[in-house]
This record gives sequence, C-alpha cells and structure tokens, in this order.
Amino acid sequence: METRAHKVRSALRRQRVTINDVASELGMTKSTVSRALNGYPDISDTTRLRVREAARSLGYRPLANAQAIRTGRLRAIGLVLQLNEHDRHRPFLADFLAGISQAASEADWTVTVSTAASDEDTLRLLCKLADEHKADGFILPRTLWEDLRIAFLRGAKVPFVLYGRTRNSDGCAWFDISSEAATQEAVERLFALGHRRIGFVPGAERYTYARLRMEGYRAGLLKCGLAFDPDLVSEPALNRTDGAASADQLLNLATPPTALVCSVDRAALGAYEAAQNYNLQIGSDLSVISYDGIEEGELVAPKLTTFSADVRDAGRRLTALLIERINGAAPENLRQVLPATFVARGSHGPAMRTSAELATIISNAKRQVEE
Amino acid sequence: METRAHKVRSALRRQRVTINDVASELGMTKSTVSRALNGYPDISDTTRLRVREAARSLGYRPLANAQAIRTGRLRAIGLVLQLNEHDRHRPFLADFLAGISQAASEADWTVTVSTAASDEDTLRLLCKLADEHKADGFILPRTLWEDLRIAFLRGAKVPFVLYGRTRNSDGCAWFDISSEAATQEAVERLFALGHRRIGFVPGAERYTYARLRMEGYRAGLLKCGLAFDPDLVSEPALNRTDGAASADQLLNLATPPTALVCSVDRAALGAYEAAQNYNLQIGSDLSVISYDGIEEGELVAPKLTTFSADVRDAGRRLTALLIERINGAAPENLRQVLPATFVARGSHGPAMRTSAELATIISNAKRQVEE
DNA sequence: GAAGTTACCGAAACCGGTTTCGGCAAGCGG
DNA sequence: CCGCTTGCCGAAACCGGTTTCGGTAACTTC
Repeated sequence: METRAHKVRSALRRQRVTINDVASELGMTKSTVSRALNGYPDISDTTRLRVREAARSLGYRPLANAQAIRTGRLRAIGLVLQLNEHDRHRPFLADFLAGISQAASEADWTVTVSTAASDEDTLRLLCKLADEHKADGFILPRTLWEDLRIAFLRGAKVPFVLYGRTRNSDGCAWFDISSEAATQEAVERLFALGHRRIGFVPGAERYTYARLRMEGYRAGLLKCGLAFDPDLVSEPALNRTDGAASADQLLNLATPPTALVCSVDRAALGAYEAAQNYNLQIGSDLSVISYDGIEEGELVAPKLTTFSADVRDAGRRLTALLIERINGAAPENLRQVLPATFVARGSHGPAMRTSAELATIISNAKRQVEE
Repeated sequence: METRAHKVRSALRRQRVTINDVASELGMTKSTVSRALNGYPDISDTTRLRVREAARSLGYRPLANAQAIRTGRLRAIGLVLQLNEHDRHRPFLADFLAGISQAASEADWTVTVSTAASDEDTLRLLCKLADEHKADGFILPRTLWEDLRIAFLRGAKVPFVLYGRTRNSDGCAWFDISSEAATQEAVERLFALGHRRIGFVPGAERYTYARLRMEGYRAGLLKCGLAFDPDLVSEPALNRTDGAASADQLLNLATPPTALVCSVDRAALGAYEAAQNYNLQIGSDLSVISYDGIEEGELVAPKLTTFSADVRDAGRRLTALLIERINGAAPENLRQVLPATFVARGSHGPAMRTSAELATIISNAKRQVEE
C-alpha cells in the first residue's frame, strides 16, 4: 500500500513541478515565491528576478484550478452556443470560435463551450456553468431584444459581454457591428442609383439585429425622402427558402420594388431563386444588397453585393472586452460598435426598369407558366 | 478595510454553499459529508441519506476545481480544433461540438476547446493545455496516418481518443466510421449497375481516412473482378474546385469512367460542374457516389447519392469513450467502428453509356467550345 | 463477562496555490 | 546611542475540497 502511494506520488512529482519545488530549490518559502511571481511590492527586485529565473528553468506553471480556489478566478471564459438552423451552417461558428480562442489563448485564458438546442436549454446550461463556476464570465452571441440570459446573469452578478445589443442595457458590455448603418447605407446607395421603390426583407424580430436593420431601412428611406410603405416590407426570412418566398411576395405587389435590401445573405440567395422564376436578371432587372458576407455569396451569378461582418474579429474583441469586464472595468466603458464593410459585387446596379415594367414582366412570366 | 473584506466574504458565502455549510448544518465534520456524498463504504446508510438530503436542500454543488487539486481529475475534456479549409464549412463543426457537449454535459463534464491554424499550432496548444492540466484528456479529430499529436500525448501519458484511426495504434482508443467499407460498397453498387470503368477521387493522403477509402476502392474492384487502373485515380480533392479539376482529369482519359467514387461530398459537387461543362447528365451519363452526407448534396440536381456519417453521434461516442479511458479503461477495449449509412439519391444509376460513347460526347463538347 | 471485531465517524493532514500577519534587520532622525 | 520607520521575508492561516488514520461504541464470541 505504501509502495503504491509512494509510486503515485513520485509519478505526479515527475509530471508536475509545484510552487514548493521552486521554493525548496531556492531555499525560500512558497509564500515568497508566490508573491514574487505575482508582482507583490514587498519582494525585492533581486529576489523577484531569482524566483522568476528559477521558475522558468524548472518549467513551473501554476495550476489555474489551484489558484482559483483561493482567488475565485479561473481565467476561463464561458460560451453557450445555441445551434439552431441559424448558426449550424456557414463558417460563422468556426470563425467566431477561432477569434475567441485565439484572443483567450494569447491572454492565457481558456474557453469552455457548451451547446444547447433551445432557449430553455441555453438558460439551464448557463445557470449550471455559472453555478459550478466553470467560467468567470460569458460571451452571449445572438442577443435578443428581450434576453433571459442577460436577466439571469445580471441577477447572478456574473460578468458577461454581448455580441449585439439589447433592450435594457443596464450593466451590459457589448460589441456589435452597426448593421443599422449598413442597412441605411444600402438604401441610400440604391436611391443614388435611381431606385425609388426599395423593398426590405427583415429578420426574425426577436433578435435585436433584426430590429436595428429595420430601423436602418426606415432611416435610409427618411434620408432619401422616400415614404415608408408597409407593403414593401416582406415576411421575415433567415434562410434561402423563406427568402425566396419573401422576395416573391414583394415582386407580386401591384407596383413591385426595383431593388431589395435583405437582412441576411441567406435570404438574399433565396431572392435570386424568386427572381429566376420570373426571368428577372439580378443586378439589372432587380438590384439586391444584403448583409453578412457569407462565402456562398461569391458562388452565385452575379455575385452578391453585401455588407460583410468580420466575425473572427468580433470574437477577438468580445474576448478582450470580457476579460476587462471580469477584471473589474465598468460595463459602460466596454461598448464598441464598428461599421460593416461594404463589398460591392454584381447584384446591385442602376435602376433599369420602372416598377410598372417589372410588373408587366412578372405577370407575363406567370401567364407563361400557366400555359 | 475589515468591513470591505467582510462584505466580500459574506457576499461569496451568499453565492456559494460549501461543504462546510452542509457539515455545520448537520452538525458533522466535512470529512463525513465528503465521504457520504462520494459513496465511501464506511458511512451508514442513514447518515448518507441525511447528508444527501441536506446537500440537495441547501443546493450544494462541489467545485470541480477544488476537487481537482486533490483528486487530480477535473472532469473536463479537451478539444483542439484545427480550422483549416477542410472544417470551416459545413455543419460538421456544429454537429460535432453538439454531440460532444451533450454527452459531456449529461455526464456532468465540461468541454474546453481551443482552435489552431496549423499543425504546429495544434501541437503547441495541446501541449499547453495538457501541461497546465486544463483537461483530463483529449479528443483528436481528423487523425493523420502519422500523427504527432498522438505521439505527444502518448509520451505525456495523457488520455485521448481518436476520431479516426492511425498507423501506430499502440495505446490508442478510437471511434471511426468505416468509410473503407462504404467506398467498397459504392464500387460494388456501381458494378452491379453495369459500370465497368469506375474512377476514384481520393482525399489528401496524410489523413488516415483517405488511405482507408483508397483501400476500400481497391477492395471493391477486387471483389468485382475489375483490374486496378492507376489512370482511374485522380489527383486528391477536398473541395469543389479541386473536385472539378479531378473529375475533369478523369473525364479526359481516352477511355473515361462511366462512374465516379468520390472520397468527400465537396469534391463530388465539383464533379457536377465538370460534368456540366461537357453537357453530361449526372445520374445517367455519369454516375457519382460519394461520402460524407453534407446538406449541400440535397440542393443540387440530381441530389447526390452518398454515404452519410452521423457526426453528432460520433461526438457523443467519442466523449463516452474518452471518459471511460480517463476512468482507467484499457484502450484496447475502447475501439468502435460503425458503418456509414447509404443514402440513395439521384446521382447514380445504371450505366447508360459506354466509355467510348462518353469520350465522343466529351470531345464533341470540347470542339464546340473551341468554335 | 472479558476479549476481539466491526461499523461508523471525527480529527487532522493534504492538494497547490494565495494572502495576512508579524518579526527581524537595516536605515534614518534626533 | 536610542527609538522609529521601512524593506523584506518567513510562518501560518486560508480556500474548498479529499483522504488517511485512529478512536469510540456496539456487537460478537467463547
């Protein structure tokens, strides 16, 4: 029994050099070593240097878990991903994770992720992770206008940062890309190209970004002196199928739009299908400007004009903000909003048709199909 | 100062109920509580029940970090993802993560992930995570035939499981889907449909799966009594562009194949493009059977026939295996290989053309383009 | 009824760190 | 030359758990 225990212990010793090893190597106590390594002011410079050197040469790495039980800080950021249809596809996840992981790794932090299937599941996991202190704080992607995660974390006094904004921003830090400005710019650009009836395909209202893009659309109209016409706003669409339906809805208006602004690229790709059904050429018969910057936008003809969001960069920034937040910075000072970058490709152009002409083409196409 | 410290402490008290709280509530020592909760045999059933009940009603949850410093076990599984072109796309990542996270969560484990950009980066992160004991073991996705990660973890005596197999399997546990059997079956199915010249688009040789699928291809030929013709094996292709080039290469043979077996769906989608260039109809002029089961395969016409791998299930199984491995099970007993499921869709069918006919069509198409 | 088990639990050490407290020696002012 | 800071470090408590060790009471056993 003794042999066994001894063997195990020496095996562990061999694997891991502890603060005691460093201390005994130097002939000091571990308290001195600890304070030297953590930059306490009551350690002389010479001692500090000796300790650092010894720690380095022995390959000493403090165990984050052991540190955490006294300090309460684990240097781990938490991430609960809700993998619904919205996020499964695209490099979104990969890029987002890469950004977070990279920034975390550079700051010597780690990332613990969990995946959920529903809102309740997300909340349950968040609660569990916070409760068992598996992370010092959380990044909340895809913020909702009314977001229970925020309410929970705020109540539990657990630090967090938002990717996106929300209704009640008390105590919230966030990073976001100004998709409302992008949407507004899309309208203005289309107006400058001669378009006067500009349709809008919104996102799901529960997401904050969907509201903001709608605001941007209206702000754009206002700035161009165009009246807001509720008919020009379709049903929400987040994917190709719904996007096709929404575009179809708008194209079947008595005076259809000559240009579409889509909230997400995936819906815009659906609009391509709808246009094709009526033999409308995207970029000439019908202009489309969208938002996201997904890669499939480059695979269609003509290539999709869009506002691109750098998701990887967002992950990096969010991580940096969260670490600052955990370190005690006030949330009011941790709010960043950056513009999206306009990627002009082939799906938008000067207004070549009037709404009336478009309506004729469309009704002809429909008649042709009926025959 | 005292007030501040006191306040902080009582705040922490309020947040978290410790084993001491449970013990003092019951009037016992924390050692009794600990042993009762951990199922030690020297605690009476009545005491055990009382402790469990008290812990439950007080909402006591042991801190994994605190446990870890004595037990050395964190209940965390590690994952270093190399996000190259291969994995960025597709729901692969999302599904894989979902499976791992779900299985881990159910076993009350957590997942710490890290992302890397290169082989060296992966190794560096793996080394760091293992060194600082941020995880008790690792899941290694995308195993290579010669895999430095395996060598490192084996040397460091850190538990791990492979998603895929490798050359030297000493001490390795793994889960894999038998893509070699799938590839063989693909050949046999095509043979049964009358195809006699069956081309093969391999994957990158450094991946184990690519070798296995090549073996499966040859095994299929052997079983069908077809000779192996090196000309019928194209350059490796993992994406659409390369897939198109590889298919083009095979179609330009003097006696082109009437059917293709592709190692990955993405390459098969490239083959669609190549076929379109010569006005070849997939499924009749040229049959294609592939492997992966990605969703884009359902968006093309005709839909892609493929062998589908349940990546989410793989994640779940790998997690279960890793936990067993960490709990001391021998790696030899932790090896699973399951078949892929055949998804018959529209891209394969009876051989309608001879190779000679195909060659004629192709050369005609080329001449037409030249004019 | 004495001796020997056995069941059960408390006391204390331990894990690898951090942090508080106090003491010694050098430096400084008077 | 004495008292008082000040700089620097050791001793010990602490964090939240686990695990070893030993002792008491009840229960056998003859």
